[in-house]
Amino acid sequence: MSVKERKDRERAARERLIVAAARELAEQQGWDAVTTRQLAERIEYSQPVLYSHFRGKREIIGAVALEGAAELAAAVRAATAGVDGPRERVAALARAYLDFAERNPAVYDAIFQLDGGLAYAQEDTPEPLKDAFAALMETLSEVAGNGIDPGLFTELFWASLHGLATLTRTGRLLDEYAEPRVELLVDRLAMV
Amino acid sequence: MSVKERKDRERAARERLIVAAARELAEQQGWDAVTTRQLAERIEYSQPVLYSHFRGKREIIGAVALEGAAELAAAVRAATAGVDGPRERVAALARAYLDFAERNPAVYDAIFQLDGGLAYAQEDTPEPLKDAFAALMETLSEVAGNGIDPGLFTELFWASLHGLATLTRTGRLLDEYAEPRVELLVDRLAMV
DNA sequence: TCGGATGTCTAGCGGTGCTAGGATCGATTC
DNA sequence: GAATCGATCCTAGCACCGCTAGACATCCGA
Repeated sequence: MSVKERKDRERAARERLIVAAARELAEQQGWDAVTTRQLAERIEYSQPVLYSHFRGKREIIGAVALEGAAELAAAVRAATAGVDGPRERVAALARAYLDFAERNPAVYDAIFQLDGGLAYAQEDTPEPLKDAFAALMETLSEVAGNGIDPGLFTELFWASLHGLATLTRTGRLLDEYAEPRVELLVDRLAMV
Repeated sequence: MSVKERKDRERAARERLIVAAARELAEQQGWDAVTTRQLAERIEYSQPVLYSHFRGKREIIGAVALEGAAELAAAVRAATAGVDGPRERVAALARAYLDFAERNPAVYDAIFQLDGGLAYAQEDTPEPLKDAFAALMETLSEVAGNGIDPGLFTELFWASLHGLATLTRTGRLLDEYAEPRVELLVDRLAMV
């Protein structure tokens, strides 16, 4: 059985290699440049190999999305962990979220813009996605306010962050307002 | 010169036909289905004709976006026109905006998600885009609050609406929270 | 050592956005 | 009214895309 185990290990390693290559290529040249041919060349295999790991390009995007969601959750938790006071925690969360989106635009797109064939807001939603939402809710439910469902509040706050992230990155908002926008968002939405 | 004028008229009519066909096809089957071949068949011309009107597919998307932005501005103004009280006006604006996004998903994407080769938040931003932002600001600047730049406030409110619109449509938010989300957004952001 | 399964590659399908070059049509001129 | 000439449009094709069938090699277990 040791042979099979070794092969499984090698397969898993190659799968990680594919996801890493897709992510790197997407961040470097955008998702349009992530073609099966480019990807195959980067991992030094032929294109059909990709299809022995994933059903198609969509699933590769989905894999990058799951990896990214886990990182986003970790980033949010790390940013809010040592912060005193609910208001400051929320502000730290907002900055960490927007910072992640800015530093990893392609990954952010994979999670929230592109079709990775993943289910959202359902029972069969993959764990990393649920956990990323949970990471937001941990800090945000403190400031939802009286009688407001924490899930509802988190959805709204998240949507605002998402709007800021996407509109900022596509150049649809003024750069100089970036920081005041976050301040205003936190001041108005969070009940401290 | 009458001949030239007639030809110009015919050209303009055909250009409108192309934009209308692109929009209709996008709403019916999504932007992926809007290929130059499909488009050419719908307008009953060959593909190269498209390129005598637009530099490429991107510019066709841009044309749909401009048309849509004008409609969005009109929809927002119409929805807020006869409403009494700033709070109710803002709520009407929010609902009108989200309603437009839901009813015209492909057009909304053309304006705010896809690359139509348009400039945003700059001097050379096309008039319809500036005007759509102006339409939002007309109602929103009333409730920006003391000492808050109306432009800044409008950007934030708009970003929140945009986040709600996009996340809702891609199934990333719970449907049953749709109305309370709007209520909460207006209650928290608008200073009445 | 050999048979067979497993894995990988080459080649190719139908599609995409876009363009070069020739044919055709129609307005203008004699 | 006929000829010319320019504008207009189409056919055909480029390089690329995601994806797959089938040949081939390679390595494992008997």
